[in-house]
Amino acid sequence: MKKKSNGQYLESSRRGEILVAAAELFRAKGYEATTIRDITTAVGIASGSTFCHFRSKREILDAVAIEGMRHVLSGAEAVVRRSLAPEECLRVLMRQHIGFLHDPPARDFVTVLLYESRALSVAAQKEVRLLMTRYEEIWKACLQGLATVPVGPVRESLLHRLLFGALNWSVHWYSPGDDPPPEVLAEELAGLVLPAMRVSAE
Amino acid sequence: MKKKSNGQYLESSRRGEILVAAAELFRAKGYEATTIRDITTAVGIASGSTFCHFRSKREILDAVAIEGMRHVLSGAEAVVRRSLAPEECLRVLMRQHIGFLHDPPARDFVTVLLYESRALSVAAQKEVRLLMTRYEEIWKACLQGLATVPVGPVRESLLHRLLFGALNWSVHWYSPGDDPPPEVLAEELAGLVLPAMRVSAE
DNA sequence: CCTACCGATCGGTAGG
DNA sequence: CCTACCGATCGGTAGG
Repeated sequence: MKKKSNGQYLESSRRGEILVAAAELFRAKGYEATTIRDITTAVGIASGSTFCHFRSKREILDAVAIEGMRHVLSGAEAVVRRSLAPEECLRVLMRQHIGFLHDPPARDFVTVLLYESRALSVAAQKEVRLLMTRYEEIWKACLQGLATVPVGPVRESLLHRLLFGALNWSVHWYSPGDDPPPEVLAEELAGLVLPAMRVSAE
Repeated sequence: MKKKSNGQYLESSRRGEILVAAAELFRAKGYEATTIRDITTAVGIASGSTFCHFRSKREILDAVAIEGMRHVLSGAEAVVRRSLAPEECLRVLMRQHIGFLHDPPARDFVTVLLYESRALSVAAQKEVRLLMTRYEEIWKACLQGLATVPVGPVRESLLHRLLFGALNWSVHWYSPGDDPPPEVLAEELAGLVLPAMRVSAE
């Protein structure tokens, strides 16, 4: 479940309801193709009422993306606190990342964050990038711990980007019915990466 | 260079000029955020003149995406004709795929194809999917040839999707100045996949 | 291929 | 939070 930092569910406030409806629509139709009227119809209020809670349509997008990125980062930070062995850490991070992409309601926020970042305000882009860097650092540390010989900085920053890509692309093809469950997906990617790390360590 | 099937350059016809300008704008701003007037200003004609060549804005998008997918497929088919050894085949396919994503002017067409497919007409979606399947078959055959024991159908169709993701995601971060050249990118991903294939074959 | 134009719809506002 | 509304801009058309 998605929470705000104050511990209340997003759905419990009108502002939160708008965010949840907007995230779902932005994911399904795209930011530009979604109108204020689409969102307010879903929530059940008049279109003008949007601007009691947000100054502009873009401000809704900014809030959705930042909320999504905070959710992702706090999940990864919880993994770090468990102090897992590197292999287990990577598996858990991957498993969780797939969940961020596919489990509602978080997936709406995260998918919008990934695929509409171009439309964010400059300030929101900066904020998201800041949180994203912290998320990436967690992955990098995990991958460093995995190699028995140190991995060069170029190769390291390339590796986590390739992994992110492999996972993030799944939003374009993954269907929960036909495709293997998240655990299998994570295991498959782990099976690809772990042998390669062992080879590079020889 | 991008060619039409009749051998003429796209830029040599007014219709082609519109396609090239539209592809560049769709890639940079997104389909919905790009206006007919953006496109015609870039080409240097009046906005109404668009409809001498296309019935609607969507028809431009359809043409851009199909042109992009045809370019990708014909490139891969040329690789197949070279009858390379599986390892070399994979490296060449990856190297070429990165080129499709990053070398102008093809990258505009291909990126739009990847990230605006939601906005395509139903007919164009079908056409693109048909060509895409043929492209995927080429990758699958190459990957099958790579394994010394047969790879299961689930694992096989997962593997090529993970590879596509790793490559396609690069449009979100790759910068030709700062990041390693396409050859290194392809080599890095090959270094990830090839050891895993060997392990799975043991 | 251009000029001139149009109906629809958009994000956003004023006043209550 | 609603009603009533507006200026701007959009994709697309008619006629030449």
